[in-house]
Amino acid sequence: MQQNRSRVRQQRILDAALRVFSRKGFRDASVDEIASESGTSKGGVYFHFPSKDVIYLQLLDRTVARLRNKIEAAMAEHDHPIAKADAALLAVLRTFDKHATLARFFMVETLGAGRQFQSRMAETRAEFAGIIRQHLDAAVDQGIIEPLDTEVAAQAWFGALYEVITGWVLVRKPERLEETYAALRPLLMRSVGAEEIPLSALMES
Amino acid sequence: MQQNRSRVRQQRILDAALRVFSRKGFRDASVDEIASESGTSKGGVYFHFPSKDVIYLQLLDRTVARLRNKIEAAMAEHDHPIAKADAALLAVLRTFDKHATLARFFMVETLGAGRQFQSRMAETRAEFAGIIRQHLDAAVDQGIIEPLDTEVAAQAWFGALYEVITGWVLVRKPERLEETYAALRPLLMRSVGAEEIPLSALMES
Amino acid sequence: MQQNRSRVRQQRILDAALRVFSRKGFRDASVDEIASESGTSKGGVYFHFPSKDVIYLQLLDRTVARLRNKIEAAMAEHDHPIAKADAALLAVLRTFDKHATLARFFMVETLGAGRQFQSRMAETRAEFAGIIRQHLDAAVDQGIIEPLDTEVAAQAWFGALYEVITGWVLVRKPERLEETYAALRPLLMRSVGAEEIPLSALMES
Amino acid sequence: MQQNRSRVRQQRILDAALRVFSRKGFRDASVDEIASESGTSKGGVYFHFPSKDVIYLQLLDRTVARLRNKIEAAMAEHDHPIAKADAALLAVLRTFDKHATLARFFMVETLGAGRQFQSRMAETRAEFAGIIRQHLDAAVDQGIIEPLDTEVAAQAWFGALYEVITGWVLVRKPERLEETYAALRPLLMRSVGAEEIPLSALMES
DNA sequence: GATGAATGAGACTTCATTCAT
DNA sequence: CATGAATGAAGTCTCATTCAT
Repeated sequence: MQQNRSRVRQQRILDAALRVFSRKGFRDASVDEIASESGTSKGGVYFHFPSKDVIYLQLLDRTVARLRNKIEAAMAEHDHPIAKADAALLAVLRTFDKHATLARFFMVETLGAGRQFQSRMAETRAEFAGIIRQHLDAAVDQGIIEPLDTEVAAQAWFGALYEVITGWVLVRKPERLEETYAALRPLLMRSVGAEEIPLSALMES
Repeated sequence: MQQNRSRVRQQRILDAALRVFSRKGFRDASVDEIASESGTSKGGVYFHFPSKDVIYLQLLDRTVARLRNKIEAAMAEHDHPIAKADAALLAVLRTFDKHATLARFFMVETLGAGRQFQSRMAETRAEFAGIIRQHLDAAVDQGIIEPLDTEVAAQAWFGALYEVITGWVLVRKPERLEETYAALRPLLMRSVGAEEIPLSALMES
Repeated sequence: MQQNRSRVRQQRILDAALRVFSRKGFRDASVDEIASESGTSKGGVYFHFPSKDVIYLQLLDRTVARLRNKIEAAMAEHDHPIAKADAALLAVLRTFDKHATLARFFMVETLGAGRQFQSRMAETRAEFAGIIRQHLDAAVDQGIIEPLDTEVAAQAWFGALYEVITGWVLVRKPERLEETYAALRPLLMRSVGAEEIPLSALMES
Repeated sequence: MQQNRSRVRQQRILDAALRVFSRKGFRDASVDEIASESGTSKGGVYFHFPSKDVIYLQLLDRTVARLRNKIEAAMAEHDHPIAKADAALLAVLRTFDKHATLARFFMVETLGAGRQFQSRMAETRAEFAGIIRQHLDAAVDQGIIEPLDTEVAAQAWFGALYEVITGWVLVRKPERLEETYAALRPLLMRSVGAEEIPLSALMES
């Protein structure tokens, strides 16, 4: 029970930290602000977390995990690689659509947050690119697309998506991020030579 | 003479600032460090620039201008839109290859540098995406590629390139950025349905 | 308890600040000095006060309040306007006699402390002059003195007193400020045409 | 000739300094601002004056000398002590009326300008009070007023005048400082027991 | 003589972190 | 467990003064 209460507190702090980091960026966010936004005191924050850096890191982990879960859950509902890709793309767009705070935190603030997070961020990028690559490889193995440098392709896909989302965060156009799907999908598909697959074929999977 | 001396000093400070910002990021870079790295005193820096922000902004401007010049010079040597795209891509890769410092500054540090630079950064992204888009539009007009949402396509191209470069900055793999060209080129071309143009045809332009 | 501790600290800081400001003047007093003189750290000072300006302002307020209290307490013991004036004059002289630091702070340093305090200082002067005027008006109403421009008279009284005190602060002559009373009293009284009231008459009130 | 040109430059700098000090106070006025306001460069200022303090001091001297001259010239036109006092009072009011900048500099900024000017300021006050006292003594000698503590009286006169002028500088009421004369004069006169002298008698002197 | 670049000490302020209560 | 007071290092910026040109 005690442990439970403690975990709730931690969650509250992390939630508050996400908002504050998203609003101000890592350096300009103060622990004081996180404390008051989470309804605790500065001492309280330091009771649950050893440092501001660790809060940021845990937030990053949590964000990545959630995102990965969303993506994997979405992909699990399909068998065909292309359908999986489609589902993942939509899942990502919808998640950020719903959680603009998360988008800003993850897309805009993290890269420049400080040297101490950069290797972690590189890992994260590699992880997501790795997921993409893995499925591109599968598609190649299954003969669905022609062989290609899946490493660079995965990076490019990730980058294209990243940029579209970042642009949306910064400029807030179009109103809903999901609206970019219609243009993004064929672009990505064609880029790996998978444009000819009809949607109908995917629906059956 | 005075003016010249002053301009030389300013350049020296900007050069030093680029290195320091690239090493530490905006927030973690101290004016003291910029001063000593440029062989001046803190007061000297503030004699030439009114604030740290302004140094950063001028550096951003200078970087963007240089990059745009490189790109435009490279494109000017070709007529065919695809050849132009090719040349621009190579120019970008080679520039960052030679100036890893510039790459880190521009790719990694700027986005999260602080709220005060975000609108400028959004403009910058829009500017580069705009250049790409303009040429994609031309290609569509000339019947070289099928009509498509060039806005999103341009964003995606920019993002793909951005990500590949960022990955290289963070992980330093492959050793030379230019090596990614071989995989990146067909990917981008195919994404807009321009894969069938043979290189030989372009060489003649 | 916490609140109490905090208040004690604030008092200590204000007391130290009074001494430092009195010694050095606003601009030449450093927060560092205030901190060490109050047995705290610089951060401690800034925990309790948001800025050096605010410390100064609070000190000004506190000083004005104390002075006004002394004056009003002294006047409350008498009914006759002239006796009130007498009592107030003595109260002021004695207060500054006991607290030369206060005198220096209030008389010498504040006027030129900076543009940001000037309107407040003007209010303060107006406030004290207002008290004097109010009682001069009462004296006129009661037929004790002939009608006159009480606004200018009040200002002149305040100025005369101010100058005598300032001179004492700067030159420390005579040794005790109260010694000026004997000369000041008839001067002020005569200036408003009240010289003929014998002290014996006042003592009875 | 050369010397002349130099003196003109010095005057220009002093004039500019007066304006700047009057606007900003001693500490907030920068040598740069004085330089640009006087149409010179910082180096130029330092060629003519060894330090900012010295500029201030010379300005103080110049101001005091001018004021004293005005006063003495005004008094020289009369023989009767009371008439002299009258003339001096008017001269002071009119001078500051015409030169509000001078008034602000002399009345408001100097006292708190810094420890380094305080002894000089004390001398200055003593000097003016001394002039007043000297004439009060003469008036006593000539049997025009009853004996009294002329030292305190002179201080009080000076203070009363100082305060009225300061109030005018800070609040700018009444519009013209000279308007305070009508109320100030009888007040001062009565304070030393000289109220019964009719103006007509003075006019003849 | 004059200019403006350069210096460097020092100011205020912020804030992550620690700790007594 | 929680609070809020306290610390102290670090940061940006100012400016009187000096000095090379």
